Amino acid sequence: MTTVPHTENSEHHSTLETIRQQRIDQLSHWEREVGVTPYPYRFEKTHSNIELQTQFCDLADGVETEIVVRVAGRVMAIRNTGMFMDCHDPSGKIQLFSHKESLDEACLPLLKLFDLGDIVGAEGTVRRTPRGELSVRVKKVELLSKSLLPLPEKYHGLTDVEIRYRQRYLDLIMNPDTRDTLVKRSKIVSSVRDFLIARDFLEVETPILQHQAGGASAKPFHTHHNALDMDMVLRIAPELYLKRLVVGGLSEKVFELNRNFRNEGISPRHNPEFTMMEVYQAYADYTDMMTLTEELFAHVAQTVLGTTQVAYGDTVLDFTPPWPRRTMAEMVFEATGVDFMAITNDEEARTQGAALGVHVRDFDGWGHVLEQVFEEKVEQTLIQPIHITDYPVEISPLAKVHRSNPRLTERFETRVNGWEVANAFSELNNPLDQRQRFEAQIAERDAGNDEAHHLDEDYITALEYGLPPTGGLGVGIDRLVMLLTNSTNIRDVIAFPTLKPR
RNA sequence: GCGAGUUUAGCUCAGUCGGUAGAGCAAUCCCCUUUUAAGGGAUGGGUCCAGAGUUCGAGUCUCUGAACUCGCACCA
Repeated sequence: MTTVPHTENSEHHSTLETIRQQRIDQLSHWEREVGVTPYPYRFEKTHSNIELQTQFCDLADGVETEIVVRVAGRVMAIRNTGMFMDCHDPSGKIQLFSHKESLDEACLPLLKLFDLGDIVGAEGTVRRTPRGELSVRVKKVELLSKSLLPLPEKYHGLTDVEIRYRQRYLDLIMNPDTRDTLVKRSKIVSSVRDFLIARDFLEVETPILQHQAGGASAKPFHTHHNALDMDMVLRIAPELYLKRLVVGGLSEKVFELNRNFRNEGISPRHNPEFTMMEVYQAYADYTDMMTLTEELFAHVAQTVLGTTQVAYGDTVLDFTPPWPRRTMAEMVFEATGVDFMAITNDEEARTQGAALGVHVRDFDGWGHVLEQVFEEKVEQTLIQPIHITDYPVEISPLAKVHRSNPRLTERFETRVNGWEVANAFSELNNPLDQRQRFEAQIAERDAGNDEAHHLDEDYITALEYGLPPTGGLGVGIDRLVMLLTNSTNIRDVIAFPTLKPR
């Protein structure tokens, strides 16, 4: 839609192409008649726009200073044939006031040549207009980069969501909210990292290209290494590699901010590549991970937003620790009246699940049914932060059996706004048990569950050398950013979300 | 993958019953030197998402396809 068409043989130029050609033709004018290049190399900038606005916030209306500054940015509005230009940089706006009596004569012809979208640099003195607009009284102005293509309309801006995603640079130029969200994302990631490093966690990197996808239940993307003539997959989780590092004693506390790839559906809450943060802490269990989760979220919200009471849609999410901790079975019992802990065989579980109107597959055992009932009957009601604990063994092949009930594991998922935002366990470190769990996964795969885990022999070998008791936690960073930026679509928190080609 | 919706100028959007394609902003030219969605005047700009069909005639009706949006399914 916004692709620039070729010019040859087109008698009827589109508006876009006409404008582009006019501006290309104009480039030689800049060099011939104005004597400047439209794409110079450097500009010495003394202030960002926010620095000027802050430094001169007390300057009274109508006051002229003698203070010389040099500013630069994109022209977003032109009034009175260039006498007034709004110059935007990432920090904000400053008005350039180029009066013919104070502008260098050599610069005067430039005013008629500037277009909306051009990047300009200006030198002049700071003043505030009688109507209160902080401005630079321009003495010299120069073109720093010529914009050949017209910007979207100034008042309504760019609202077409498809163009906003496909041409994010245009979205960023036109929509301050987009910039705010992505800047907040960066600050959130930084504060996650700062929080963990301050607690002596070591940041590490593990393979994205793997031979076998492990650490989660998901379909991977497949790729191929040419020189080795070897099929590979992109990771669906870094979990098994991070625990190998704990086995090796690289550190008792490790974390990775990791991009994962899952070959599944796209939705407002799912992007095929997404960012997670996983941490592992030796000698800790899942209760320690609950506390860590609460402290992490509270720290991030406080750092980025200045509060742990976060407005999201029509509600306020309260991240102030501590958060409720409830078992999955008791939440299901409260919602449905069915006590799954009293159900002792798979067939009865399937019968009860079906009776509740829940989708049940033939190979689903007690644990799968309990989880399914939870997801269909309970999950969407959990708005405020809550830890759902004690997941069934059969759906938690990497989590340690619960110390007080062999059907359950020491695992929790944190729910906020109905979404899973964290998943954590007391990590299974018994290699004999781990082998049996993998074998149960293989049986599930044979029974038709194509997202069951594979057996990873080297991972079991690592466990056989001894993994200390360890707590592990994964946090969905994209969803965390959504919650803290009041975003309803994951694409709004990812600069370049996955799209089909046009 | 399924269902519903959207797609018209660079952008934001109108387009009635099937009868010559519209506005604002942006662009070009002119006027205007204290504006801030600057203002006034004039001008240019269209593969109506693509393809097929019905019709004397299709932006409009039918079918097929595409991209996007929302929902469902899928989703440790």
